[in-house]
Amino acid sequence: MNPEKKTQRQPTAVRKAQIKEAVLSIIFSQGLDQLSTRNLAKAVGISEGTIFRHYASKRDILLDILEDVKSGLLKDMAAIVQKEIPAQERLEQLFCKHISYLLENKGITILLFAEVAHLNDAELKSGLNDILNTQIQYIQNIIEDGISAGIWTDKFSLDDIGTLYLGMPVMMNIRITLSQEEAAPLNFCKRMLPLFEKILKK
Amino acid sequence: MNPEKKTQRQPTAVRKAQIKEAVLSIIFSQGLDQLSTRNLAKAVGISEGTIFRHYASKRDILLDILEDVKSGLLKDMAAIVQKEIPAQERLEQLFCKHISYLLENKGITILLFAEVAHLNDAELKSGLNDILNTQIQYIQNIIEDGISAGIWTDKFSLDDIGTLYLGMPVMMNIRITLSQEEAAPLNFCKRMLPLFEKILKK
DNA sequence: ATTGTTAGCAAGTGATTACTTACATAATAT
DNA sequence: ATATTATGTAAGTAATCACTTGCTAACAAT
Repeated sequence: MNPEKKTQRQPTAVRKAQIKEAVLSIIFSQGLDQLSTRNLAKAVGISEGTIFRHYASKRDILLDILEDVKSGLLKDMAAIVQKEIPAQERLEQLFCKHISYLLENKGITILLFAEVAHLNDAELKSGLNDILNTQIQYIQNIIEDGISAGIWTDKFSLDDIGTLYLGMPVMMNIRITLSQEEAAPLNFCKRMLPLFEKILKK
Repeated sequence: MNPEKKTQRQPTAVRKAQIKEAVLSIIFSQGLDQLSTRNLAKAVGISEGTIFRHYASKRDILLDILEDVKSGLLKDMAAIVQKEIPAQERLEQLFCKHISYLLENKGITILLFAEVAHLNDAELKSGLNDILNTQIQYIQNIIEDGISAGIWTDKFSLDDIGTLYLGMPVMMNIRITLSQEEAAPLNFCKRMLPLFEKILKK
């Protein structure tokens, strides 16, 4: 009658993926303080104890998600930076990839900022620092190329430009989290890019 | 020998101010998850029960801090918007006031973002939404004046410019929280302003 | 077939949380 | 002086947290 009543036994790789997905889903739709191991287990459809078969601690789950960002988003961004196309096109691809990744993984930014806020965990903190610095480094690489190619100005600090850049995806997340509208900023990347490019123009 | 050993009885207005100050201090220097009523009481130097003499709940303390932002920062910003000086000067004053307020109240931004992250409280959430929208409104007012005066371009959406603007203070806070360096961004306002103004130029 | 390993659950664990209760004393009003 | 109110504390409370324990059954290797 109900073939899905009993939990199916699954290999740890599958369960880990389910757990990480449930973490992001709970954070985005219910908020961080609903992310208890109890709720997490219920969302995956397993018992609380089973979570600890696959992860040694709740913290380990978050660290694993950070690794996914590094091997997912950051790898994609690195590939764009190294493309043999004009700096302007790379900038657009980089920014739009960045934005679409955040929209597809809506809990990620909140999770990262929660760690900024709680900040008592040195390893999580430095993991986040790595991610932000790597992203800034990628934009700076592209901008340096644009300056060398003579299309962009060199009168601003690359660090400040990086700060301004990162503010855009961060603000997008804050606003969709506050409004909880999923659909709105689909064209966010195309809308914001002209503003950012104007700063770079000679 | 030790005249400060026993806690002095204080009027509720004084205690409320001490409690709010301790909240921001704990958040900035120890992180959000150290903000328990136990730690809070210890920081103020009173017993845990006394906190609940002055505030009905922990949540009420946070709501009171939100009110302080409204009657402090937002009032100051409103006064700047209404000044009879060129839009360019008002923009600089508004932005630098915004930045210095955040540097003087270092726990504020983390507290606000924690609420974005936890977001299960409708009243806190809408209080934060009010603050962000008011700030965006103020910049938009100044920019509209600059456009009317013919010094700035009207080719970008005011909403998008507002998003870009707010990203700057937000990123500043993220970076000082991650690096925990207090001194660094004293000139943040003066450094970032030229980048932002370039977008507005005709 | 036997054995070892992996994935599962129910029912705990102690620690911590925000908050309450009962009672005491200081300040104020009458 | 006396009564009232405001501020204080110590010692609770029930609920929740991340995590553990003891046991079972599914699966894989030999």
